[in-house]
Amino acid sequence: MLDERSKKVLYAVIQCYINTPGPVGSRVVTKKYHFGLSPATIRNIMSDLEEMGYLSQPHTSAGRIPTDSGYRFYVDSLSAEKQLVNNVLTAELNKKFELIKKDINSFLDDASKMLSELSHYIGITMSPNTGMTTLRKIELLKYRDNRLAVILFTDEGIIQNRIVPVVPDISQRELNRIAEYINSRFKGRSLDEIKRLILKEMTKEKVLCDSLISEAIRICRNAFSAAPGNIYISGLSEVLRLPEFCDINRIRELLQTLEAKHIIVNLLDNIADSEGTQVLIGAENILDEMRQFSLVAATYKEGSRPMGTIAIIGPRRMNYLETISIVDSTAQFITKLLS
Amino acid sequence: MLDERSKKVLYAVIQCYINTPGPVGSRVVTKKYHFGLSPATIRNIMSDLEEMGYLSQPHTSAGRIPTDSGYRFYVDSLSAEKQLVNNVLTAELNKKFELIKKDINSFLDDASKMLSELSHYIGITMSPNTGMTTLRKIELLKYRDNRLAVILFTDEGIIQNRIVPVVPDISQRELNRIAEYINSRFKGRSLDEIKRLILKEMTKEKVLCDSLISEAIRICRNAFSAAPGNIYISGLSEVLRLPEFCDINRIRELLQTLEAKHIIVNLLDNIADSEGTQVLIGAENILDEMRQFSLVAATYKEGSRPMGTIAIIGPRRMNYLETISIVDSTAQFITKLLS
DNA sequence: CTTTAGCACTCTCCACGTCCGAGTGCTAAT
DNA sequence: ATTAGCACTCGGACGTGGAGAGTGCTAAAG
Repeated sequence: MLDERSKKVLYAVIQCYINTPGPVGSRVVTKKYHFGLSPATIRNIMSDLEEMGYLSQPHTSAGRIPTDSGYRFYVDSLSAEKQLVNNVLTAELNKKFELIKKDINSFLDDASKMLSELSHYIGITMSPNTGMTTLRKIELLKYRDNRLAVILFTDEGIIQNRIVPVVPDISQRELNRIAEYINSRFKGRSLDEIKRLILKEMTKEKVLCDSLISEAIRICRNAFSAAPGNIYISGLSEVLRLPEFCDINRIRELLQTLEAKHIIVNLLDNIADSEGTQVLIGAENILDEMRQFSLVAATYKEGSRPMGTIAIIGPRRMNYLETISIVDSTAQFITKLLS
Repeated sequence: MLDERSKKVLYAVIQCYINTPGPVGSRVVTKKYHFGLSPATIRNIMSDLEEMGYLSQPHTSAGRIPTDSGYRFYVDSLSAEKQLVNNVLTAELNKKFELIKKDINSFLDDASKMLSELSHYIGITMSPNTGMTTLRKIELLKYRDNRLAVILFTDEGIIQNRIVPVVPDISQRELNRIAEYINSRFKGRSLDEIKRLILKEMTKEKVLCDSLISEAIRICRNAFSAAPGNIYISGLSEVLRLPEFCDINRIRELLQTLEAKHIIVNLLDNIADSEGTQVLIGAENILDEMRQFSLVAATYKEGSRPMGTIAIIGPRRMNYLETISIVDSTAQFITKLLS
């Protein structure tokens, strides 16, 4: 459908445009890439590419800029070269992350900074939604008179604590029994699952009226409400260097979106379902405010279960090859760390 | 030094400028505030005020804008009116924060959002540097074979967990003994203090060579390294509406500063020492990048010990009365919550 | 039939000049 | 001491015009 020569011209235009924004004309293409063709021929080809929807003209008698479909075509043809860059990056990542004894949250904070440093775009990392993590062990510790600290140990190495109100006269021994009960029944299940099971249990056993069990259920109900995953965003200042961010209103829109973190969390959660590294180019984004940007996202896993998502947001005129590689190998790197 | 009439003119100019940016001329002053004086007289007074350093002219034959000293004079004369606004705000705060069973971190996140919503500037909150918090109780729980979870309960209601590597063959019973030892010796002291004491202990008791104690010390050394306080920043998009943020480079500088959170942490930590609500106007800021902005900060306390800091960053042309009130009453509000 | 050279045309960007309005400072009158 | 009047200054808006980059078309060449 697209002959080899046209492809080469398309890629050339895209690469030119990525390097220096602003419409790219037929002359620069002939100068930078030696196809052995004259500007006139290139013009004809570019005209064809425009008809096919891969290029567009901001105004008559200006050069061409890639459309979203143009980028898409380019990105889809990239997978082959990707692996190559990946290997180089992975080596670099290993160097950067020598000291990782930290907990996962501050680790992800650093990771988002690293994403933005490497790419010069916006780096985003999300910690696993705790509802997905599996319980290894629960501990109940009396804290103040009417307060209980619930410590959840998960298989993923995440430790969480919640403070739960509790009847004042319960003893530590009773708490231990409750913890034991929970451990034996729910170990190895995800927190979300446990919460569901607990709710079922409630209706069943309330006839029993065992005050200890009912207190246990009450505690669990409070404790297993999943904490929303944290999200870390870095590189905002980085991205303001780019010429596409000369419009204040566009910046504000983006910032507004990024500040409403739950929106981003949702966005990335949806992506998390699909395999591999996802690329959303411009208008492919569901969010209106993101239409001017592209998003590259991947999930990191623990074993085979997806845990969290990392992503990079940049201009549509993004260095896709590099960015995809960075996201890809960082996700793989985190996955390896978690196992 | 400054007669009543001049003061009134100064305040009028400042208030005009706060409402609508752009140099304010003698005519608008006479129109909006009825001093019973003609523009010419106002001009003379404004000329005097300029000579005294309270006003300045961006260029000849333009109106006047306040200087940092002008704002300072204005702010210093404000304390009387402050209390009045405070009371109104406190009522509003109480309404907004009904459901605060959350842990302190997500609470501070919300608080920073609230600061920015109320002020339309940038809201910042810092969680207490954990080194300052006092130990109520420590629990050591074996987690994986060679991993130990240290749970620190503090008087301030903050629970922290650290994962510490440990010799594999230590039993839970031994851990309990170590915990008991730490509890008895260090309860009621701040984590920083404990860390210092531990270091001393090390040199003393290493002769003893009691393997249990030395293991305990090793654990503590790892566990009591204070986690840096978290910092929450909201309202970036809010502030971009303001006309002073039309310059991309200025935005970038600010974002860069805000992203380097440790810089802000340092800045606010310094302020935390002083009593009451602090106002830094423009060049009074130590940080170059903050010279274009003003900062209003206050500390919240637990009892009499300062715990953390909250702040608002806005343009120099800031509604100081309102902003100071917001910061002031929010700090008081948090203080009350913690007790 | 494909490629190329030549040419007229289009559109943006920038620099320059002009004009208008807002505001000042000064002086003289009240 | 205050005010009215007036000349002066400066920034911002507007329009114009030329330079530059790039296109599309046509006709010639391979």
